[in-house]
Amino acid sequence: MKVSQLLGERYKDRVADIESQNLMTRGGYIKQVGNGIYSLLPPAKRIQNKIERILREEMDLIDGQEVLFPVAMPAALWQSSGRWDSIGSELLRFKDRSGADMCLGMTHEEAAVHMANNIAGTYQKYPFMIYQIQTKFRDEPRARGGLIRVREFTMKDAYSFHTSQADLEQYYDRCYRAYERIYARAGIPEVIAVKSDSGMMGGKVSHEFMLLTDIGEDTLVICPECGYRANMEAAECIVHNEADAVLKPLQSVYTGEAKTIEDVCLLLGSKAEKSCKAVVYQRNADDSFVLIFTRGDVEVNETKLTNYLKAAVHPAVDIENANLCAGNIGPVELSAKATVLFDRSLVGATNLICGANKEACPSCHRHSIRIRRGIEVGNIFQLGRRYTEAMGMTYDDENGNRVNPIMGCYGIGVGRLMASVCEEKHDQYGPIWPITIAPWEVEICALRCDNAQVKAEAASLYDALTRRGAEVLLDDRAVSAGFMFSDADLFGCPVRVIISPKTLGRGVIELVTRDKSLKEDVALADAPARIMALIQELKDQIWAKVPESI
RNA sequence: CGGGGCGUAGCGCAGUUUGGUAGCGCGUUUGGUUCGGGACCAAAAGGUCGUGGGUUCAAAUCCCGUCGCCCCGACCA
Repeated sequence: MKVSQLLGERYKDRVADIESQNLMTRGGYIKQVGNGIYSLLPPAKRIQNKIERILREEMDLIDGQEVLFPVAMPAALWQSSGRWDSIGSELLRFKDRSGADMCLGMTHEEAAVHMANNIAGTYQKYPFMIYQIQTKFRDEPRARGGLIRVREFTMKDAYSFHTSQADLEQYYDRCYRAYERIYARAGIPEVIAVKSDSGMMGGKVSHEFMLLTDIGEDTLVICPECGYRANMEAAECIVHNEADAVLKPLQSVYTGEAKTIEDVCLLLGSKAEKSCKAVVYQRNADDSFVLIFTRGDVEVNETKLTNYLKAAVHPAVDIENANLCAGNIGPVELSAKATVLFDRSLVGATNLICGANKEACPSCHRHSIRIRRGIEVGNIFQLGRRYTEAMGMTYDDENGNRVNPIMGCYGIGVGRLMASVCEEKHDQYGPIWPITIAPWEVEICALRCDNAQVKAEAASLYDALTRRGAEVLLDDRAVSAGFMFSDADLFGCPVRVIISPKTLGRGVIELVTRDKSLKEDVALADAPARIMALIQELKDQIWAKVPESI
């Protein structure tokens, strides 16, 4: 692909606070059509295709069979499970021309059971798993963050059917491992699994796969001592803990390294950084502190805040013995282990920061709990018989009895995964795509393309690499070096080749990686082989972190 | 669904308080000079000011309705 022909333009100016949204908009990956509704431009569609390919390979590896369910479904199907009535307005409903109730699929348990019903009537067919990659629509009350939370999105959803709980659990573990492989192959092996709340899906056991990041929408409870990890929504034990009094009303939590107030403001929300004022309660004994801060335009009622803190009784903070160092303050160094709890319901945009971690782990009871934010990039559920019972799906077991099969379901949002990788892998100039999902593996920057020799050598290298199977983007525009490099940073291709009159004068091309870990000159004649070797090297680095399949 | 904000050129914005027939930056087109981190000069194109109605000699500007988008909550696989 030549940049001169590529559809889409790049923008210099910042457009959003969330970095993946900012970079993917600026880089010409996504364009908003409506609230929570986006079109994907060629670079994003290429990334999505690659993610989908990984998903298909991994689902096939655990014996999945790809199918396709409908987007629009009759109400009767959803009534058969009872969810037509139990789900709220996030299920988009409408009437067809005959006046019949219809809805757009937001998840496909009903469709999966409908498909499997009557074609798996004997125990000999079990277990099996069917999956699809398809558009979902969920009429979210509030979309935000580019592709992080949208109303229409592409999702891989899988449904497994079993004849025993033990069989389901065994398959659940295989799928759990497949998910670990998927995130590792997509370049974010950092994703962790946490216990989750099953919500409207029903069922008992479920896990969410989380990418830890400060912009995440979920609050996680993590114990580094014993490995306990759970979504705050599902951390039932902690509810009975002393800390509950504080944790419950606090909506958002941030734990981080040493930060100034300005840093924290930036993390909390964008516009606070310039006009922030704060009230600090400091305990001299152990350096812990409570810090309330607000946007500059919010009036702070110190009496009210003090009373609130006394009422909230955070076990880590002894307000009675704390000093009030009030006023408008400048940058304040927070301690390296500060947990930041902030509460928007208090006084307008007021936030509460506490300077210690003293909550007890619900599992090992040590006072080691960490609170982190995460983006949910996938989830898996053990559903049980909730749907097969409601919809009357049965099979004949070994004894000739009619029994309802047991189900599991497994989802990954493709666009959210793409945005999450961008969120995790970027610098100030643009995304740094892992080579396994990069829109192109190599970008050739042909500086001074008006120079005939540059043009010819670039075209020749492009052909040589393409013939060897590489995915190559060639920037053949007659633009300045800075302009071209800035665009290249936004494309985020892991390997970059620079050809210019300068390099050709030395008989070389310049080879660099997007993450700046490598920069070398390569003789023209050796270039194709060296570049292909580098591509393989980068792929091997990704694969080194992929666990074995089970 | 509550609270706040915003719709003016492809993008980002000013102009609205005090009505007078639309402007700036970036981008785009053309010509010239530049050339390794978003170059410079010159010329040019591009907008029924979200939309419907009202007031007025005159509306981007004032009034009423309506649609859309953003942020903060509520909610949420």
